[in-house]
Amino acid sequence: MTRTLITSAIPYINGIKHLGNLIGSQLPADLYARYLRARGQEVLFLCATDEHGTPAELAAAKAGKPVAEFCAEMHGVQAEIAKGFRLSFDHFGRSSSPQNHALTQHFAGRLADAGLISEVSEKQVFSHTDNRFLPDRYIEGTCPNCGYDKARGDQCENCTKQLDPTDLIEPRSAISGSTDLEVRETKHLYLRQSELRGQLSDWIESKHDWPILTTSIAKKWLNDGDGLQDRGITRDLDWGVPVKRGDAPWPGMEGKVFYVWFDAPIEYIACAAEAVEEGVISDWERWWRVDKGASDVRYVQFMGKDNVPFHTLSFPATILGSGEPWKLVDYIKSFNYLNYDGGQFSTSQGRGVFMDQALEILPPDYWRWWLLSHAPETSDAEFTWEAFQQDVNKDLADVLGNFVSRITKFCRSKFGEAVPEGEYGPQEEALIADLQVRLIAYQAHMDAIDIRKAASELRAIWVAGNEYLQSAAPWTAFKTDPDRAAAITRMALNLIPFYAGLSAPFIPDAAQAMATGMHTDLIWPEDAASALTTLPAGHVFTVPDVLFAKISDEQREGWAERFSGVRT
RNA sequence: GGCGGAGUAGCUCAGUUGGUUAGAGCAGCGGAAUCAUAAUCCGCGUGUCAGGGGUUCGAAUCCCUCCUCCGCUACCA
Repeated sequence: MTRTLITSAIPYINGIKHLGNLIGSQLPADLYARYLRARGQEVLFLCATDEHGTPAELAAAKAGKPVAEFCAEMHGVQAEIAKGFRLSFDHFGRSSSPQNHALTQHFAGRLADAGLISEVSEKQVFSHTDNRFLPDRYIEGTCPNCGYDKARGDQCENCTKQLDPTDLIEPRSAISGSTDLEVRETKHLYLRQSELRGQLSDWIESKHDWPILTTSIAKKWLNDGDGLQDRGITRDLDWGVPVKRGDAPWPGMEGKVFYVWFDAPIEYIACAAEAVEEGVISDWERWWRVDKGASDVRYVQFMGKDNVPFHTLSFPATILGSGEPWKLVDYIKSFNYLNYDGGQFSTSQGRGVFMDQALEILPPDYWRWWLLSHAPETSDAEFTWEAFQQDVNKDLADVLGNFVSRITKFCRSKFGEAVPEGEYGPQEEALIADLQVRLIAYQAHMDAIDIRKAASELRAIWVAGNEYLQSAAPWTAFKTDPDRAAAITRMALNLIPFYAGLSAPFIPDAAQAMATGMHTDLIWPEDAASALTTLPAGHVFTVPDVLFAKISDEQREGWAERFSGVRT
C-alpha cells in the first residue's frame, strides 16, 4: 500500500491568516489528506507555524511580549482556528521546536562539510535606536529616482525601481523612524545553490506532470540572468536557530541565527520528529529517510505561488547538498491568489475576511465548500459576498441539504423512520450505472488533485439524486403502488450514506451529520452498486436537522458591510 | 524593463496530439411537480473564444503582432 506524506506551507506566526492563505495551501492539503485516508491509504499530514524572522520579533514587540511567549500564544491561536476549520493535521508543529533547531544545525553542518557553504562579509544597515540590523524592506527614505518619500530599501513602490538601501535619500528605520543608522560590516553564511544548479535543473525538467505554475517559476529562477544565485542563510537576529555546524560552534558566527527560509522547510521534517514525541507516530525516519523505510512514500506539498522558489530550489538544494538520503518532494501543487471583492486580501492592511472572523459567522463547511470549489488553480480567483451566498445556498442548502431533508421526511411520513422494503427496478439500475461512472470520474479528479473539477463532479452526484427522485416521484407512486414507492424511498435513502462518504473530504461536519442521521459510519464506497445497498430494509434512522441553513440577504449585506473596510 | 499567468455566454469557469452546429454551473425566461430548507426537475444560449495578421482543407487551440489585468523579480515571509 502506498503511503503519502502531505505538507502544507507553514503559516507565518505574526497574525491570523485570511481566507486567501487558507485556500492557498492548508485547505487543499486537508482535502487531499482526508480523501486518501478515506481510500484507505496511510497518510501523514503535517503543518506547523513558521516562527522566526524580523516580522515575528516586531509583532511580539508591538504586543509588548517576549518573542518566545508571543509565538507560543499565537501558535495556540492558530491551532485552535485550524481545528475550527477541521484541518486534519496529524501534527501541527512549530519551527521553533528543539527538533528543528537540531535538524537545521545538522543540515548546515552537512552542507558545510560538502563545501556548499561560503562565508561572505557584507555591509548591512544597523539602527542604533532599534538596536538591530534592518532588512532592506525595513528601511524607508526618499526615492532617488522619483522623489517618493516612502520608498523602501528594496524597491520604490511608487516608480517600481529596484533600490539598494544605500540609494535612499535620508534613510530612516521603518520601525522607529530613527535616522541614527550606520552601515556595518557583518559576516554571513551563503548556501552555494549555484553549485547545484545542474542537479536541480535536471530534477525540475523531469517533472512533466507538475502544475505549469510550479515548473515555470522554478525554471525562471534557474535560468534568469546568471542563473540560480547563492543565498544568504543567516541573519543578525536574536530569535531563531543559533548558527552551529551540527553540534559544534561556528567560529565567527556567534550571536547569529539561521535565516527563516532556511529553517522553515526543514520544519517539515522536524515536525514528523515532533509527532513522535507527541505519540502520533512511532518512527519519523520511515517517512523521511529513503534508507530507513521511506522509499515507498509519495511526498506531496501544497503552497501558494509565492512559496514556489523556496520549495523547488532552496529546500531541495539543502536536501541534495546534504548528501544524505532524505525524501525529496514528488509533487508540488501550487495555487494562485484569491482576491477579495475587487482587490487583494491583505494581512498587513487587514483587508478581507480572516479565519477567526469567518468561523464567527458561519460553520466551517460553508467556507470549505465555497473556497475549495473555487480554488485558484489556473488563475487568480475572486471572492464576493453575492457569489458566496448564491453558491453556498444553491449547492449546500438546496441541492444537498434539501435532498436529505425531502427524502427522510417523506419516508417518515409514509413509512416511519425505518428503511422500507422494495425491489429495485430499471430506474434504479440506471441511477446506479450513472453514479458508478461519476464515482470513477470523481476519484480520478481527486487522485489528480484537480480540486474544482472534483467539486463539480461531486455536485453532479448530488444533483443526480434530485433528478432521480423527481422522475421516480415516490409521492405519486405511493397513491397507486405503495410497494414501488417503498423501493424508490429505499434507494433514495441509500444515497445519503453514499453522499456522506464522498462528501466528507469537502464538508466533514455535514457528512458526519448525514451518517449519524442514517445510523451508519462514514465509509468510502467501493462501487455504487454495493454502496447503495448499505441500508437494508428495516434499518432505523433519524431525520437529521437541517444540514445547511441558508444565508439570508440581510446576513450577506451585513457581512459585506462589516468586512468592507480594514480590520482594526 | 525582464519573466510568468490570465483574457471564452450577464457572472464564475471547462475546453491544446488543430476537426462535426464552442460547453457547464449560476443568474434570467417558460413549463412540470408539490416529498422537501418557496427547496426540486425539464426546456430555452446567433457568444467578434480581448483586437489584428498569418499557417492550414479546417484555429479558442499553432506562429507573429498588439491591448488589458495580475503575479514574481532573489534581504518580507
